[in-house]
Amino acid sequence: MYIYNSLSRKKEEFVPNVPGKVNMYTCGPTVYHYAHIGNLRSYIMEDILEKYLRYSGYDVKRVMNITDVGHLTSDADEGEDKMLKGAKREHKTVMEIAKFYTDAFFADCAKLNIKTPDVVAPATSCIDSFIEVISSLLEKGYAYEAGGNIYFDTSKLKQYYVFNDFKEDDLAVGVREGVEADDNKRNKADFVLWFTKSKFDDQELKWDSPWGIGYPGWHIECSCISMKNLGEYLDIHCGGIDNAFPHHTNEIAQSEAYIGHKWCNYWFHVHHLNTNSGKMSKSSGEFLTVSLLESKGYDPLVYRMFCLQSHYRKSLVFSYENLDNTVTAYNKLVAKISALIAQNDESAVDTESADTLRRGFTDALDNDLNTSLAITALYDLLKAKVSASTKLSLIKEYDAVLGLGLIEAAEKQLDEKADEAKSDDPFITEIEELIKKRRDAKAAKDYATADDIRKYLSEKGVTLIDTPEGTKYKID
RNA sequence: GGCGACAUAGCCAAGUGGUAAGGCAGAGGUCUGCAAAACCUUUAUUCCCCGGUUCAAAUCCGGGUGUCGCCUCCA
Repeated sequence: MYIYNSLSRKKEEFVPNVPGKVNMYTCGPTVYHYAHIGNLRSYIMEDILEKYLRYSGYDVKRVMNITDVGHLTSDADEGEDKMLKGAKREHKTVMEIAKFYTDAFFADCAKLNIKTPDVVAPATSCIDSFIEVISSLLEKGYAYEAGGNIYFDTSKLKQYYVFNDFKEDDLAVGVREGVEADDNKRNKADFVLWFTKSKFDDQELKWDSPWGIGYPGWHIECSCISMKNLGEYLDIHCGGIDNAFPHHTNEIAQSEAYIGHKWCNYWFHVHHLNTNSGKMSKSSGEFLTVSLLESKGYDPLVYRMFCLQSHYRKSLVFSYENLDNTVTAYNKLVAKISALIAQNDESAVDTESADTLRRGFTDALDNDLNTSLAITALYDLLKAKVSASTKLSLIKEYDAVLGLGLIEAAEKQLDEKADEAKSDDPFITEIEELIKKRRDAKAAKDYATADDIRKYLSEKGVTLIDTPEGTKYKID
């Protein structure tokens, strides 16, 4: 398998540290609000990566952190802590808020068929290990104390800027509104490992440390949680592209300074979901969540398919028009699969043809996780001249990676039809009687009555479908 | 200002040197009393622009233009 590595800016053949095993780390959510569908795009694509690695036979261990230490200010909520602001907004304690949104995050993931990582670690559960790593960095001379805070000294590294060819002088400090230069720093790029003094006085979550009561910097949690659970050699680190600098750059700096050798071999960055006006964010524009999509009648798995139709290293523009496009495509796929299941083909799977067809799917994903082509492979499979049993067997296989719930949706569709047929619901009885009446009217060439019946049912959301085996109907 | 990614039909999108996949929408057809559904056919002389390399370029090189992202706490 080839994947694009942000470290080398090239597609590289994936070779894990230990043959057959993959250690994978993902930057998890900050739990002060619902995740928006842009956040979830990253998790969907990372989920595909994980599932494809497993499909390819790797033993994967994946770890994710939960950022529940509340010291993040957002662009819009200047000078006030995001978690605190959330707590005030909802009259809850900070930890209640964190718990609530952590649960909400995994509920959204479940709806999108995103597997929960093997280890999920809240930052607040790992304070001891943060302190241990920071102490070691101080001992080794990679960190210094200034103004009550502990900073990482980026000038001590041979190469600090790993993802970009930044020059320190070019960094524009305070580009973002509400961010001011910190005079305690020796170098522009230095970052805080531990705060005891900050502009946020009403910080609720604080811990004792050798440097005073305070709280950890933003970057240390990912390094520590990863190393604690996955050791000193990491295969793949995932995250959104916006985190490449400074977050991931700083993770590498502190982790490698601490362990004294290369830490992670492959960096997998997912590009953004944009709206017509640019990057989707929590503070501007319509706040698009899974629940919002559901309330508008969209199946979350349609959004998953929407993401899969594009490549993870391309920015993707969200619009309802494009999502509607995917709704149609998804429904057609499911209808085709229902038809396959309805054939009840119990013949043996044609393994030779299956091997050939499967190659189209694996070639696509082996090439830097080309999900768009993988979907095409699914269409090719449906069109292929092989038995229904062969098709269904492969669809099941593909969907273990794609996670579109295709078989389940198709079976559900068939079950619903069967239930309707058996139902003694008066509405169903009425429909069936009208269909009989219409059939008689058609036989008598009384098309006016036949069309009136169809129109009447159509207004009630029932679509009639004439087939050689008789008239069927669909309720919206 | 610096750094990076991307630019392919009405829309989404594949393609990484050999003559433009696939999906949605549209058009035509088969079927049908008419529809719907399904199925079949069809839709880019051309890949942001200008040069260059090559027998051959959407693909490689140089120069523009545009969009998006990052530059200390947004995935």
